Amino acid sequence: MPADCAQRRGGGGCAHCAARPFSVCASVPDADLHRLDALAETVTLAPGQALFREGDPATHVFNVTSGSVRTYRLLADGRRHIAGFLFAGDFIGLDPAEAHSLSGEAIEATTVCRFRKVAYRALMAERRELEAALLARAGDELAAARRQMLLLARKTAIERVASFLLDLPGADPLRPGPAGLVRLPMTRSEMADYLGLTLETVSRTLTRLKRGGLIRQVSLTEMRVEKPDALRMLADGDA
Amino acid sequence: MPADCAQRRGGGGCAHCAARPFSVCASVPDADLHRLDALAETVTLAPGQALFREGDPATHVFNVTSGSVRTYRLLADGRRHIAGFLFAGDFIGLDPAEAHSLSGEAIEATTVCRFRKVAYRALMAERRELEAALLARAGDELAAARRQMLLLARKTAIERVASFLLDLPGADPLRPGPAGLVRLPMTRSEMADYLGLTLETVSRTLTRLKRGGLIRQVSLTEMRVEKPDALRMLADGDA
DNA sequence: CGTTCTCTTGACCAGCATCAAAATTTGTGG
DNA sequence: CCACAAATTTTGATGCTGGTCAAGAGAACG
Repeated sequence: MPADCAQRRGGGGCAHCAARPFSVCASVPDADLHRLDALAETVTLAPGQALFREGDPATHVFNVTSGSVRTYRLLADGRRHIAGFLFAGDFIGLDPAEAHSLSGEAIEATTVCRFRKVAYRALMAERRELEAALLARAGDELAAARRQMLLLARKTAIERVASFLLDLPGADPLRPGPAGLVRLPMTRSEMADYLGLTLETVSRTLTRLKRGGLIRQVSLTEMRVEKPDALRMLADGDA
Repeated sequence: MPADCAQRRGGGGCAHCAARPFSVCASVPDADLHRLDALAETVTLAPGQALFREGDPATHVFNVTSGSVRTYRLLADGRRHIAGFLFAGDFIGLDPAEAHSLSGEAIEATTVCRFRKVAYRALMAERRELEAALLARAGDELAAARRQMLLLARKTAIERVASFLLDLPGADPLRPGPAGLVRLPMTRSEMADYLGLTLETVSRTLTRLKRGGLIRQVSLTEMRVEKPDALRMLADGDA
């Protein structure tokens, strides 16, 4: 990571962080925020820029504060699997392994908050609410991973795309923005590598959903969910 | 769960537990084993018997001590996804959710060690090595889930089956039994529901691996890995 | 305003699913 | 221990979903 992308911030950063309400940092009480502030570095990433690479020593943990990140692995012959998309409030670094097992890159202009792992661990040992919050995150992530495995193992293309649209922040009332409006900052190819499909199938499937009136394309990167209940049924295989 | 399947054990159970060396209990020092013993109940399960069902309140955590367990979810139309197979030493209960998101059933004659969740949490708060061990488990499980997602999203049938054979305990030198001998207590249909295939494809693929001399069928439920390196290449897509 | 990248759509194809039946194993009762 | 019934596995024939290959239509960017 280029040195010019990370800088120590001025005081009071965490107190004004837009992502705090829905991040693990919410577990740190306001009175102790200076402890976080002392450890936090802000990293600014341009579209496509790498945050870490598979195999790199995992010296930091991260919190996404704005924009979006993709994490992925490649097979030897170039097949790609995108493990996840991360948005404001999402935490990276639950895996205690010494080396990153995934690469992480910004999809669009993105800022993340970075902490040295050793310092963060020390803070965790002291502020046990933070540790509890991370354990809860780990549980959530495990549950999400199981839903994704079910999707990949047993759902059809249209069920996968429907599930994907509903999983993105946009339906989530905690997050900013109008409900039902889903932003898709990633390419069709990235959706495909996340859903175990090809980009052509993703494109055709989105067209099918539009034709069926379940969603409406607002712009290339924005979809409006017109029939949330029908989409949910599809996603859950209750069709 | 029938009451007659769970009984408080006699003294010294944990000290003689065959699964302890490769379970989270290993993090509890011998001197404190009586604390575990005081909380542990042994549950004996017949083949096919349920340990817990999706939706049940998750009042306990479990450690498999012998035999094997399958965890799974169903879609509305009956499609099944097996989330995982659990063997001696494996822990169930990392997910902090109030209700089980999966069903768990014994595949064969199985024993598990059961703890009330609240009591276990209390022990965790006190014995932080145990908490650390569980966090490490959560990390491992997350890493395993990511490997499985890569498998389901991007690997071919033969790569999936090769990966599966190598993931089963049998190659693991920590576990008992001759290395390279893989026991398959689950049916072809269960393997299929775990690997995102059909039972016919699993059967055909095993036949292919046998024909290629990569594995040898010792019995219906046992395979010997004849060419571990070639199988590993296949599994990793380095073919 | 042209170059490039992404998305959409079409034609064709392949890997795996489905349907079907035979072979093998397992379980049960006599 | 054997014979029969049930379940599982294997193998074969055929089909379909989604992949591959290809071309054209928008967007994005310099």
